[in-house]
Amino acid sequence: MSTPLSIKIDRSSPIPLYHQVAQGIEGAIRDGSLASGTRLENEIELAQRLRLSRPTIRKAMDDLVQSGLLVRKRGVGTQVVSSQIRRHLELSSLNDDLERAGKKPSTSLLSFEHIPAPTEIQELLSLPKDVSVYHFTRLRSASGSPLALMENWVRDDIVELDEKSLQAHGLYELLREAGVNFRLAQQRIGATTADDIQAKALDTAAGSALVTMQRTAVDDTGRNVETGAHVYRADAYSFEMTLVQR
Amino acid sequence: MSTPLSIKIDRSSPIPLYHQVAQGIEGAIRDGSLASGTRLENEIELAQRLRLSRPTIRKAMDDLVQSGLLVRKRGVGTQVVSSQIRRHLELSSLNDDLERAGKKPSTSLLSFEHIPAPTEIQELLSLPKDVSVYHFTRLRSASGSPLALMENWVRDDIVELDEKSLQAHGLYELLREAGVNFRLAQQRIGATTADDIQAKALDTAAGSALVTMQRTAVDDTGRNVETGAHVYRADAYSFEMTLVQR
DNA sequence: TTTGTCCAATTGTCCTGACAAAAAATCTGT
DNA sequence: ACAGATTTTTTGTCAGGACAATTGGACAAA
Repeated sequence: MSTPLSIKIDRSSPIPLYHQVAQGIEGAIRDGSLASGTRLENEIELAQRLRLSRPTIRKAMDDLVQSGLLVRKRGVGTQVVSSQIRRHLELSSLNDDLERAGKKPSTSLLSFEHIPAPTEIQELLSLPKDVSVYHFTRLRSASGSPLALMENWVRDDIVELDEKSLQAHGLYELLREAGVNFRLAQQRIGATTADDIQAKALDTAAGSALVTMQRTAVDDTGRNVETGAHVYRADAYSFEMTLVQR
Repeated sequence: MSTPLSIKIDRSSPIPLYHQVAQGIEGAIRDGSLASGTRLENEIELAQRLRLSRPTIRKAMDDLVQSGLLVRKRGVGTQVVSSQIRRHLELSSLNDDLERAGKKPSTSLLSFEHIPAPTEIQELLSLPKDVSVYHFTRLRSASGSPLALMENWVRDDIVELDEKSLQAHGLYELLREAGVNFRLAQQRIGATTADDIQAKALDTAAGSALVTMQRTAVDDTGRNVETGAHVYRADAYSFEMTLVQR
């Protein structure tokens, strides 16, 4: 049942060929021209048709298998699994998420200080002794209603932060602009009930459910750049993800 | 700074060479002989020393980069990021998790029925009209104290379930034994507060915080095998994961 | 009808080789 | 001593080929 699948390859483009292929296939899946369950052309045929080598095709498919869009089976072929995969829970900020979702995020800075790292934070960030941290709390709202209360610590030897920029921009945005390339993050999601202070800030009742999230983010040089503890109104936010068996 | 790194390769083993390499490196990282931040031998040298080709080495390293153990940088080399990565939030059951953690999970079956699928479930599982489902709720305890309340729906055309086997075994265990190969799952994590029934079952106070999780699992043939809604005592459970930037 | 065997299709693994691109280290001219 | 250019090191991308392993179907035998 091999579907034709027309993909344009631009050999003069700086973006790698395998990635062009992956994008092409992903696009076809997302816009519905490759329905869930469809079997793809086999690798060799596709390679010949696009005038690419089989390893290149395989690399493209590998990536899509990783992200859960395709399933391969030896002796059988490659199938589209689902067209409704939410992209793997990414290393993104709440700000990014909201903007993508078309909401209008706004932030108010509740506190800001530049202090020597408390021992707990020093350990979490594996800080050298002479490095201090920025410590601040922010309230993030979407379309006017409060959504999250965020407390963060950021080491001060990477970027200079001040009240003004934090009001206007997302933290991850600022860090990326400063040349930080995030590589991975350790994250823990749980639940709690709102205490009086949290309830007031989030405009909800004391005792209402909150989603908690702690995260420590690492950049490409291995430094722990940032750690934070966030709470979200449970009625307004939840974490979605797609798990892929490897 | 290339560390020697001794890895044994067994060419007669059925396990792929690249995987042997990956296991070797991962082992060295986890047992501390490759400390965080260490730079590895470069690919070509390692390939020559192990008498393997560079693509094989690269494939091994790719996998480790994916799981967040290594970071590569063109012109620089490959570094160990962290030795304390929790393996990527896996497609595992609570039962598996607890057994790995050395707890003694026990399950009590609170209800069990074999019914035509409600339309909502029928949609979630993309069921054909003639397929019914098993619907059951279980209470999972660890080391004696109640931990999670789990409600599940399983299509009935894959495996035959009954009360006895669900008492004795984990759901995923049963499904895997029936030949189901899970490939991916869509998951949503949030929070809520305990109502009277939940509180009683979980031996906690009404209004206390609970972590909620909904999951739909897909097997390698693209079938949605199972969907469920679980709640966990927030003081006893949270979700940990490592996010990797790709 | 059932069981077993073989064959074709397809992905999985592994190899060799080549050049490109980025980063770091080194050299050179001032 | 410094700035800029050059070289070296290292990973990234791509090609082509070979054989192995698994699956599913067709066919033959019981």
